[in-house]
Amino acid sequence: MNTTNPRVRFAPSPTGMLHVGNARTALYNWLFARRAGGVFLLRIEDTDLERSEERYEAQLMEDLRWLGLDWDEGPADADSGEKGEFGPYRQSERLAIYAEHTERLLNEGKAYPCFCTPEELEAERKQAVAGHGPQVYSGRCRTLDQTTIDENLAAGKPFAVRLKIEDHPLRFHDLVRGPVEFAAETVSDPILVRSATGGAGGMSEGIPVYNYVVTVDDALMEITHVIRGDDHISNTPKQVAIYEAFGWPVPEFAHLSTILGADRERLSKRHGATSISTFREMGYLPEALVNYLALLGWGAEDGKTETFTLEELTQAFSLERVTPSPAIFDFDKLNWLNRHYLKQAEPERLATLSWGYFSAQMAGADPAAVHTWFLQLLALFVPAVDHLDQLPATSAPVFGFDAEAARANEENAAVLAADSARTVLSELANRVRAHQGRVAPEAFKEWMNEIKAATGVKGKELFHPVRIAITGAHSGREFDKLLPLIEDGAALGINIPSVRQRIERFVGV
RNA sequence: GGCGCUAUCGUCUAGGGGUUAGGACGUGAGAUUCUCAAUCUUAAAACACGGGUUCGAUUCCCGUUAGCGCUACCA
Repeated sequence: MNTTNPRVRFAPSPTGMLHVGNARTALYNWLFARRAGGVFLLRIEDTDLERSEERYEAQLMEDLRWLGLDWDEGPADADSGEKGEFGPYRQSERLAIYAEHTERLLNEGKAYPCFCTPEELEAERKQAVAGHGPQVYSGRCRTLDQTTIDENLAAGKPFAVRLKIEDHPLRFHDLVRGPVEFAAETVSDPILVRSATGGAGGMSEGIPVYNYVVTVDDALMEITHVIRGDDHISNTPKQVAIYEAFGWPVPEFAHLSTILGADRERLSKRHGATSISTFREMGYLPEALVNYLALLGWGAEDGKTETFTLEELTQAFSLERVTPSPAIFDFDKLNWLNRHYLKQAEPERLATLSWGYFSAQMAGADPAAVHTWFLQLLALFVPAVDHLDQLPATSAPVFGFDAEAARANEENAAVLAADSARTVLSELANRVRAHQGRVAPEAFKEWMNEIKAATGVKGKELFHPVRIAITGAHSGREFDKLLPLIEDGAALGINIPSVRQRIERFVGV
């Protein structure tokens, strides 16, 4: 095995959205390759013709690119031609290769045709369960004599191709878990190629199965380290047997633990966002997601560092430090990381990423004309969100003011019921009445000082009622930044009520 | 049922035969800002259980339990 120049692959099947679990597998593969100066390749596992869809394949590549995970070899798509010397990189385009290899195995007596029907196999399985024995294929067709085989073939009986499992333990080495061993009698002779029944089996007729093609491809593509989910551990002995049948070297394996939801069950849509594209739509930054995924099952050598750029990760990553135990996906920690990267993001980048969320509020506005103001808005509100799609809700008090709702709100009502609140608001109303035109932030600040002096009310008692009269809520962003934002926005022709209009509506000047 | 994988604070993890079992998220408290948030300080919080091995196990071994995976002519 070539350890100086490792080759690893990410081999998703295009049957759905790229899930965080798979994304983490892709990341670890990529990190391992980049760290070691090796090759990272992308292979599309579309042998499940029924479920594979082209749009998923395109989405997958887009998601990978968004995360910053580029591949050295892989299939052609809209953005680039096929890369690499080991193609094709789509399994559906490699059928002839598999057929050739199946022929070889059959000729060498390492595989055999199996004429058992699904019904027969099902009956065997039921019997095994009833007898508390392992559910393995009996090997009935393994010992068929040539005459019977020829007769069956001549009669046009459909058959699957099975591999003969040798009678010795199947071992492999796992970089995350150490040596793993399976007794031969616990591994059935696996199906390599599905039978062709003449239509009854649907589109998959005669198509080789996953365990077989994955092994052929990994060997032919000279993969040195197979890094994948731990749901493949039980498949690995079958694959090891296939390597052995062909006389190919067995690669190193690294099986990554499952990502679970808060209820300790496999993470699924039920737990909230799980697909990469959803996180993107919600306004998570790719660097936050990458950082979080890296931490989910791996830790820095110092045991302390939490934030890593992709660059830093490639320096620090090693498979030896990957933990074997399953990890629960923690949205709180992801949010913390996202806030961390949001703070560091360039304002212009944030503007580009956020603009789309405000299509309702900014309807009809000229993006160029409101750009500076929009940056101002983001500077004030981005620090208050976990992810960008929360921006419209968090900044809603800027864009509109509902005096009725403000008064009706229970918490507000409690604040407004205080004598001090009434005094403060009437003082405020007096000043608005006496003042002409726009309420300048400087003037407002002066008013607040005057009211404080005149009434003796200060702190919460002073600011909460005023805040309600202007924003409809007793808490929010700092007044000295919020007021100019509202006033500038009102002057810009976006549909934003001015400070004066708000106070007038609320106090009824 | 069979086989396999896993087991340190609520969560992600560091550590490792003798440690005050470390960090981070989250949570509580305090400071601060008009408030909330943010920030800073601080507190509470863990070696699943039972047997070995050993002078000594959270650490090594075995078992139990629990969780998860595979047990397909899915990937």
